[in-house]
Amino acid sequence: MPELPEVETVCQALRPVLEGQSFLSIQLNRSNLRYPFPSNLEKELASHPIISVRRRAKYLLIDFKNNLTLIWHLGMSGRVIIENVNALFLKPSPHDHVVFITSHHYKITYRDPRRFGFLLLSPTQELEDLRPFNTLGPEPLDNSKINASSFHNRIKSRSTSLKSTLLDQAVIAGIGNIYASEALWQAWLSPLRPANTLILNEAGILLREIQNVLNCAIAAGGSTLRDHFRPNGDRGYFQHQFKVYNQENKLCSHCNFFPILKLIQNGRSTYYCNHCQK
DNA sequence: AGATGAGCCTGAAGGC
DNA sequence: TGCCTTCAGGCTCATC
Repeated sequence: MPELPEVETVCQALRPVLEGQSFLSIQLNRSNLRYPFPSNLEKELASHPIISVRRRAKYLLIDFKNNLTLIWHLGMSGRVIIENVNALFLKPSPHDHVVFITSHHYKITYRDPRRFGFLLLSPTQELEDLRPFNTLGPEPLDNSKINASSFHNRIKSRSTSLKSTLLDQAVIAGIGNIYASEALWQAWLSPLRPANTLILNEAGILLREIQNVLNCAIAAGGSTLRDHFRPNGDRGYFQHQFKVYNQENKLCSHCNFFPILKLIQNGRSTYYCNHCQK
């Protein structure tokens, strides 16, 4: 499910709930998700104050005062639910794999039907040396980490398609299948075009449109196709603003003449307008 | 270097 | 209604 905007939405909801607090208990309802859960998770983290909740690419990072960081990836179908223990509103599910209870009586549930997500633990200082963090590209929304020129430099040696390039987390971090198609449409660039054919100006336009589409999606609480819900139970609503994703055969809303096409690149669906995107 | 396919899983949707 | 197939927001590994 979650690309950068959805993870950011979850991060922004968790931050005020968790920062300055601690976990009273961490209940694991199975032994693993994609990977086995860290051993002694509760022992390592319970009662230790949480310093910060942040996001890197599609990863949630929770830093504890004892110099450990909980790495939390939501996989394809992961969902975080925040409830006050005195006002529970969602029915429990067989896919509620982890339940955190905080020191001020909040219940944080991690629900993930497909179980592609995972929790890992790392010393905070060593995080940057750990895969995949040691190979991740820059954050697209951090202007101190990326600009038109540096983005152009990162893609100008790539002979593969623009769509594949945007999905490569080592080139730029956090973009997934939805927002790659949407950003390329907004920039009038074909997903099939080799990345190394972009001139500086075009790379700048693409970066600007990546930032626009991600910022709009964050403001809308992300996109809810089926699995993504905000931690308070609301849906995101950016899916109503999709210009190409899931819009196969509808008329392109720019030229209003040619239909949106769908093709498979690297095993993933790509949507685009063959007339407007060059 | 890049493309492709498989694998990790469940569940929704569509075809018959 | 029910069975079957296909597909889905991510990531990693093996192979060509």
